[in-house]
Amino acid sequence: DMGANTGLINNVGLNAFQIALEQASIDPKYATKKLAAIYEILEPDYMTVQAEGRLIKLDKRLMEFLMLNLMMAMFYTRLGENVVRGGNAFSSGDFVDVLSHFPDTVVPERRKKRAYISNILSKNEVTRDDKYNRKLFRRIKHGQYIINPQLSLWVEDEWRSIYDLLSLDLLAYRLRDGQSYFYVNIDEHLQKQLEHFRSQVMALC
DNA sequence: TGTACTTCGCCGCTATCATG
DNA sequence: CATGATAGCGGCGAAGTACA
Repeated sequence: DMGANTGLINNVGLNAFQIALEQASIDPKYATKKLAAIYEILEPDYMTVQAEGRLIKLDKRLMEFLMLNLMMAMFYTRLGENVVRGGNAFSSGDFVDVLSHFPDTVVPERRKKRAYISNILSKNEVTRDDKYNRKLFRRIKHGQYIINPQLSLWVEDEWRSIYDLLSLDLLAYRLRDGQSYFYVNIDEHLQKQLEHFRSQVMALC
């Protein structure tokens, strides 16, 4: 309300809108009670991305807009957990879980269904031959997606490569337990899972 | 400049097929 | 059998057109 620049990002590459989404993805109570009001204030009108040298404007009314923001918002928390527990990435189920707590005024019921979410993921997968493919996601195995490593975002007046913006090093470094942060005690096996994931992503950059 | 009508691009959505 | 992937129909609204 006082004219703060909502486009600025924190030290791990998330803007205010994405921080709100991060909180909502962790805390169902926040999602149902607080999200709607803050969403309206912080949601940008669009975001500008670049894939394969093509400029893409993602309008806020597109599901792709929300999905990309959610993927960024869930990067350190849910993606971290998924990687650590079983070497997976994002699947449609992650979105179904998180969106189920969002009020209908923010996300209409039809957009919370698995089939619809899966459709958006598949339609925007880099290798998909589709006229309106925005190349936002990359499938690493059946049903498992990450943000397209070739993607660049226009953030704070410059182009930032997505995995330069988001820190792979800090992935799963902190997970939340209720309201508080704690550092995961990562044993050797989990450390290997993380390393494998990091090198897999780096190889695609 | 207004308005009524047509065309067309852009997806939303789901039926259906595929996969593990 | 549950979940993921895909095709493509149909709706909507913006843009175009025609005429007053």
